[in-house]
Amino acid sequence: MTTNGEITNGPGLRARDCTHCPLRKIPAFREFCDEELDFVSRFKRGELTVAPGATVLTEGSNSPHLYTVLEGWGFRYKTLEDGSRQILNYVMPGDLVGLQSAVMNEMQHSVEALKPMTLCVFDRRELFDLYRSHPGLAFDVTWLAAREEQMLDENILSLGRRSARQRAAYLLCFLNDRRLQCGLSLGRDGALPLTQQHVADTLGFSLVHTNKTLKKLATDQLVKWTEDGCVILEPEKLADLADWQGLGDTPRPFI
Amino acid sequence: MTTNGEITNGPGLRARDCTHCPLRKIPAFREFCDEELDFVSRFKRGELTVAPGATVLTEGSNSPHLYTVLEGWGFRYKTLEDGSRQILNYVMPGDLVGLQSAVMNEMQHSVEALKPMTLCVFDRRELFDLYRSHPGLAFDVTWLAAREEQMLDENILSLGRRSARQRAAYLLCFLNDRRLQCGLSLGRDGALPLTQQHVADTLGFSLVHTNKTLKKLATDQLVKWTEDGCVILEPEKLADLADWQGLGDTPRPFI
DNA sequence: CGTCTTTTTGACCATTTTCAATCAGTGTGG
DNA sequence: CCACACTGATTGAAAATGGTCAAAAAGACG
Repeated sequence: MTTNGEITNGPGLRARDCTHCPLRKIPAFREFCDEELDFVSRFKRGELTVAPGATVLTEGSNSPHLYTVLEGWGFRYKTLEDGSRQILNYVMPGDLVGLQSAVMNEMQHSVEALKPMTLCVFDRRELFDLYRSHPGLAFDVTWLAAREEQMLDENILSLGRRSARQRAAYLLCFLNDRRLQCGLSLGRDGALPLTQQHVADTLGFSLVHTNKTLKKLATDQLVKWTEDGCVILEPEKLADLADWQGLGDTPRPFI
Repeated sequence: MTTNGEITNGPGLRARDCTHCPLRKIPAFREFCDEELDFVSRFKRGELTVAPGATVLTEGSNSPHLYTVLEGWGFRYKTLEDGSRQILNYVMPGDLVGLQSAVMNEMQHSVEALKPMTLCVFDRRELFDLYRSHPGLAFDVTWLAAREEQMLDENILSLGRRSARQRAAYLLCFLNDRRLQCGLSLGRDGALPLTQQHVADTLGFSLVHTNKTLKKLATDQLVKWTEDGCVILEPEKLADLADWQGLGDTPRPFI
């Protein structure tokens, strides 16, 4: 459950070249100029692969690395003394992981993989070089931080003001929209590979109450629960139910 | 209630020179080098003063400005279709306001003043110049964004996993610590000038339940409610109750 | 076939909301 | 000075929402 992944950068397991980065093909992401691409390639130290359920980063640690998600997905969470876990947000391809520890001193949350993840590894000590030599990329890092802030704001609105049904609806179509945007491959039927425990830990509800809420959404044919996780049947109706506007469609940067 | 403030930059109402910025005297803030100070001085367009209850920025708007809080305090919030309001976080001296609209396209939340506020006004179109010419300051902007993210994470943990009593305790000592750190002047007895409605809108509770929760904290001599707002009597006991570690003490940047 | 994880259900209890007043303090106009 | 309106704090009672406990069902897997 808590085994860390492995950084591959040997001659045999050569990390992918940024020129052929699969994210560059996805329309939602903005293009690099050649020079930037070149810099990021040199900035990249290797790749980290993490198995489902394994920890990418731990609260309280002081990682020397900064990551970008290349494949797979995971979640950020915090735990309270009594052991209860709160999921803060999910991370998907193109998202930065570990910016807090890179900019400030230490991680205040943990990150765990939901599906097999591949992350590009950067050395956090070189982040300042990036700021010095590539203001455009530095701006992009800030852009990503501002976007994360926006998502957290929306999550707080949800936790504070939406009913159980609305909250679940919001979460599911939010995740669905995000995974569509970043071209994330999912389970067989396009299911979000979550357990109801994950949903409960995100929404701030007990597992039992979460189950009853999801069951109602399933009875109303808005979602379906399969072995692979949650299948979204009616994204528009869910968005409507939750009073949610959807993600913006401005092309987003990534590093 | 929704009247905007006024930007003062005439010869009579000359905006303060950054050299004499009162924030520079506060130990929690990091020092500028001369050249940075010089740049920020030129970057600054003027000052905005806002009366309590007035709106600084509105959700959905596309402000041409980016601000730093110089004096006073306010809060960021979002509203749902049904009119319910969720306070996302509070802004105090040294905090950036409007970064989202400066970096992305439009504000996804509103900002309102709690006490008379003064904000330094910057032109958001020049933010990229800052990134180009002053990587150190650019890094500081990212630092501030990461710090906001950290605060939001903690707030989400609170909303999702803390009991009413813990949540209230957390909020009050969080605000108390922040105002001490940034040297914010408060009401007569050092009261946080909040109404219970503000607390309710932050914690995600109804006003009635918030009142009952706060009343119990008052009965236990942990806080006191006065005409000026909330006086914190036992910050340590509150932090203990909420299982909260306090703010870090690394010197923080500001622009 | 047993073991494990995850979903599902029912019964009962605790928390929180809503509704409906009341109370206390402030400020205003007469 | 007092009546009046207004804002914010306080209270009680009923109703709704969500949590806890305990157990069963349903798949997944070796």
